[in-house]
Amino acid sequence: MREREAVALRDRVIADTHARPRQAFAAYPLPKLRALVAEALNRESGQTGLRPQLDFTDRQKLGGDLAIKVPELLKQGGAANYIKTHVPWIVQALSAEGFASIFAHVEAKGMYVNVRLTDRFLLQSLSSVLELERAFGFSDAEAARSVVVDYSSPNVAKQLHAGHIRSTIIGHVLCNLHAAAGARVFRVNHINDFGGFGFTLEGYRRWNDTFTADMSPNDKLLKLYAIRRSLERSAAHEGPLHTLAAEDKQIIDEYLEGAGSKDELRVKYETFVTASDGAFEQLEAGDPKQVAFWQELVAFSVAEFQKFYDALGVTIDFTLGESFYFKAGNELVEAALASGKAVLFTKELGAAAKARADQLLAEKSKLMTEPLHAAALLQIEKDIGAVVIPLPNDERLVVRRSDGRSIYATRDLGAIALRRRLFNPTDITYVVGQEQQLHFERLFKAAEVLGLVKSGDGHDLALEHLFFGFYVDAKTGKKLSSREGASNVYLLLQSATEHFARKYQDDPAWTKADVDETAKQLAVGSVVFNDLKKDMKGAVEISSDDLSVTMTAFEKSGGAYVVYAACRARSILRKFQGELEKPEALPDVELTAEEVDLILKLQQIPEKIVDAADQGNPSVLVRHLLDTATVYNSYYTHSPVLKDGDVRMHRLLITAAVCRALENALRICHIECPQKI
RNA sequence: GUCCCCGUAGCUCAGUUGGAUAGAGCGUCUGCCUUCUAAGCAGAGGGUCGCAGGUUCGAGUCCUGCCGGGGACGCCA
Repeated sequence: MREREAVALRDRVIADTHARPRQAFAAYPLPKLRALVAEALNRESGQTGLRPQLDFTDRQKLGGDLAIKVPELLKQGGAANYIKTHVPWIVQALSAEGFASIFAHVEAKGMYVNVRLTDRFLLQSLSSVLELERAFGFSDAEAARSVVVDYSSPNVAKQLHAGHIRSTIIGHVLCNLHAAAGARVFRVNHINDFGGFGFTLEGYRRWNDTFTADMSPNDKLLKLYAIRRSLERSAAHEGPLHTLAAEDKQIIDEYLEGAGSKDELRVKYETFVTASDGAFEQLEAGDPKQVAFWQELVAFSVAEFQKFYDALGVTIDFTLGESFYFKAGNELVEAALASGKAVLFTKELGAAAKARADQLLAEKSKLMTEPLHAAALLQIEKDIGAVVIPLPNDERLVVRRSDGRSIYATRDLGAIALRRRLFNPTDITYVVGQEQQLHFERLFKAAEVLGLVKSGDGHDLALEHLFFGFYVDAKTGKKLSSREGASNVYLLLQSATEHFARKYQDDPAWTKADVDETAKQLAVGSVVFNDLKKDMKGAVEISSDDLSVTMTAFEKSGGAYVVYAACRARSILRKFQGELEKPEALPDVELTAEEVDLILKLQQIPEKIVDAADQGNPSVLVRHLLDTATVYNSYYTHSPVLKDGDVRMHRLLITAAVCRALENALRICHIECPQKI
């Protein structure tokens, strides 16, 4: 993608944002209630800074729906004092006339003021769900934010590995959450189409002719990568040639003809590396032949990634490779060199850094122990000759190799600068595995040093690395290797689809098209759900040899459970076929504890969406949906909805609200509800 | 060695940012399909919140130190 296209797409994304349905967050029933309570307590106490806390409680267990306390007052004089001097007037204030239509009962219990909501308030709140329809859950809470989310980010000419898959799912849903919360969202796929590419260019030139005709372009790229890694291993191998692994030996015979000894191998390998570096230099310099060739190779890989995105149904608006940013990165380095913020790390600077390390060691500083000192010296030695940005704490970030070429840090800095210019964001969030924490920590510090972002409280752009745990092998608990990762998830999607299809294919009530559609929705849904339901920092287990183990894990994960609840609600409404009445037209009846619980669960959804977006943690919403489904599944078995009686329409309205709320929220989580399951 | 993540029921995880008697799902056991889809419902059992100190009226939650599991520590990305 070129800059001009990116600008046009950006403008389209902004226009789409403005066209989105959006409900004022403060107009939802619960935020409105919180504001009312806060206002009343501040007025009563003559203060302004009180932010009363409203916690949901179990009516059957504690007698109320909400427990209210005021942390600010509680901290002032401790619990005993709070109960004696504050609780009584809080009870008074909340029992006032103005709250009569909202609170049916106000009662002090220890440090809490427990309130029970009126049935009228609860029933009326259903209209926020029913009238907003597809817009329920959406709000303007983050309207002032403009968020760039960097996710998926695969490497061209390599397999999509497990980390990219989690990044893709989590990043995509995080974008949905921010969008639902009212932010401008720019979905960016930062593909690595530059680093290590010299090998690919040179390898393709050398060995393309030796590949068989049935290999797809992408197969060839993967093969080149395999050859390169194998040669790398062989060249670094300590013993003589015949002690190499058979597959590495075979690669040498096939691709480095005449390398009969270890020394010959090293020479030939070095020649290959030098030629590769040369090819990369030409590419960086903009050599038209190399650039055209490179573009062709990148296109092969990107087409392959697209297959995976299609299978998952995920969209990423801006596919911008490192190549898009590298000029900006180089310009940044030049400017930094001119201003002195970046320096050529000379022998003299190295000696000075060593002296500081020695001094810290002599002072027995906690920051510099014996092994740390040794590592620091080694690193100083390595960095001599490169261009670095000095960071606080005697750290350095290398931004240009000693041979003058850029590295990923250069391009990542360029990316920040360019994204600022292009998107003017308030946040850039990187959804990348935890193994890159150190890199991002240093990158963000360097961005501050360069003045790309303002540091401290007045910061104008929040850079955040949102990391997640790995897919790990269910048996060993170890990180899945790159090769296993992608093929596993492909297989998993495929076998999950077959698994779900098997449940319906023999049923005459199902057409083939219905079976396929439903099976795919359930398969994608369960993979996604399994990834999202836990806090993302933990590892997700996957079984590498027995997919049925992983499949059952998905069955148990609860995705189907939530979808089932929504389907049942929809099915009941289908059967009803009549007109729903308005909540205000319903006669007064006493709501059951389950109904109260359920209605309050629905009303929390808009807040949970905002919380999940703000915390960068989709599981906040997913778990709430699981809770909601639990209550509804229990509800319709105990309270037959379509049974004739006074409460039939009440139950129908609750069912309609559940259906709508779950569908909307699940869609934000990238889970579609089939018509029936 | 240094830094980061994790440690809560047999297993997988919550625990609303320091507050009520620590909660779910799965698994186990026991019931429920002439009544809107049993991918469901009801019930039982299951706990030294890794260990040891500390702060606090109050700690699973905050601080310090240990123990165990995983990860990072490249002029790769």
